[in-house]
Amino acid sequence: MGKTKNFQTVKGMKDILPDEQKYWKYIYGLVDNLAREYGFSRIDLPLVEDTSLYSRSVGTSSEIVEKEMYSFTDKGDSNISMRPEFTAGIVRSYIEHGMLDKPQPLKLYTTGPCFRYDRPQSGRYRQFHQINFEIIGEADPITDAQIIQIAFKINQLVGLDVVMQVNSIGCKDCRPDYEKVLKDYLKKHRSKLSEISKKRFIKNPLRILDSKEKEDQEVIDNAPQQVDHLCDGCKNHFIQVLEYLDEIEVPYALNPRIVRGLDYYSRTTFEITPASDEEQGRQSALGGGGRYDDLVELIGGRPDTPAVGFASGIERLILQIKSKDLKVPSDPEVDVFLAQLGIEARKKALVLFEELKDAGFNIREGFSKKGLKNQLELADKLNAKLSLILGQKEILDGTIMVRDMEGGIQEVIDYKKIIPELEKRLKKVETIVVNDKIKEEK
RNA sequence: GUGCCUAUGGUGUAGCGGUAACACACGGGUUUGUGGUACCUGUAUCGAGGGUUCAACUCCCUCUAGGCACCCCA
Repeated sequence: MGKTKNFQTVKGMKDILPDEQKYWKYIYGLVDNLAREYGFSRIDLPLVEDTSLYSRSVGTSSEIVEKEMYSFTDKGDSNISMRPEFTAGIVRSYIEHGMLDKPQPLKLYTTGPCFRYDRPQSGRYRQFHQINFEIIGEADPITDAQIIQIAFKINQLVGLDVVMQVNSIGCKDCRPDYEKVLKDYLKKHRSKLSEISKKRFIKNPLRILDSKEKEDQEVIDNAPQQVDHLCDGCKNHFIQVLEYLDEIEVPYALNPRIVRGLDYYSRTTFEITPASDEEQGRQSALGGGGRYDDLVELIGGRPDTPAVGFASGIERLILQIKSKDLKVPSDPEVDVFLAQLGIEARKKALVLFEELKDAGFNIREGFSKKGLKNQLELADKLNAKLSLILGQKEILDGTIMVRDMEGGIQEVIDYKKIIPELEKRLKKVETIVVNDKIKEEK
């Protein structure tokens, strides 16, 4: 006997097993609902794009493009990459299909897998799933507020206590001024910075604000803040965003350290973090986003096409749901289990199954099983409320046996009256279940 | 990319230098008509390779895989 290779998921990839599906179904359902309520249309994009789309938008200095992309050359010598995020693709699609001739702003959303070649750990996979909302073609701060609101709502609806960390990083007019002020400040305190931050100083000093190195904290805390160096336009914009957020009661905290790792952001930036203190500090961002007024032009669209958006990580959302022991709706309970005995009964059961399914019962069967014992065992495992038993005897008599799985009481009824009988019995059971509170699942 | 930890049947664990135990799950049967609450039974070359030893699952090394934290981000 030769030894065969044991296959397993590729590093950083995860199977979403049947037991996990309820979380995904729940979240997708909730997102679709929100999208409909707030007027977002779904868009689905290819998993791959031109590599240059990402290097131009996300930015070559960002970690994502620098070392985390799944890039390869295809057989036609095109350089393509698995999408590491959605925004660039959505904007590409917006431009490619001339969506600017649609009523603006255009509200789009999508969900699906993204890929980043990173070292996996808790809540971080190489293939992970994002929820993504974008509003393109509107600069008004009320759209920022609405995007932040929806990002918040997703978390609120699943029962998570989150705070939106918001900031403004200015625009291409006022950011250079701030960067200069910041650089001057950092230069003075350079000796106190961590090694990593010293490197960041050369590449992208803004990111030092995002540093979690212990040595850096003091310097960061006393650093000049972007919000104090915004131009009038950016300042007004930011103030209005905050006012709108107050109005719709979205809990937020001003956080000058939210600078984001993608290059295309301008003005508003935000991250979603759990409200409790212990979870605040570390890599617990449930999502993030912001305004990107220059991106459309940057990748070849019409100049001055403003936009805002956010992305949320589904795996992290589910991780939170589980750690907080929050309930998600589970699959509908099994109403009826259909057991059969003998060749004739089998054939008849096949037909009966169709009828009952069409009548709307949630029904399971034991067609492939032989003994009644095995079938009732299955019925028990499936948690069926009732079992129907159809055997040789019942067929001859034109009857069928109904067994209440909870009490174990069974009764022979007229075969023709199955549907009304089942309805009657299930209704009784249902009221008990309702009073007995909704069944929870882990 | 850096650091630490782990590796025994499907799952969760036990074990000792002398060739593996338990629970659950799953499959089959005891009864060709009765489950949750009987009984029997099946399923592991102890991650891979090498070394120490009379002897290794148990000690050492290498590799591989997984996990966690950092970095970064979702």
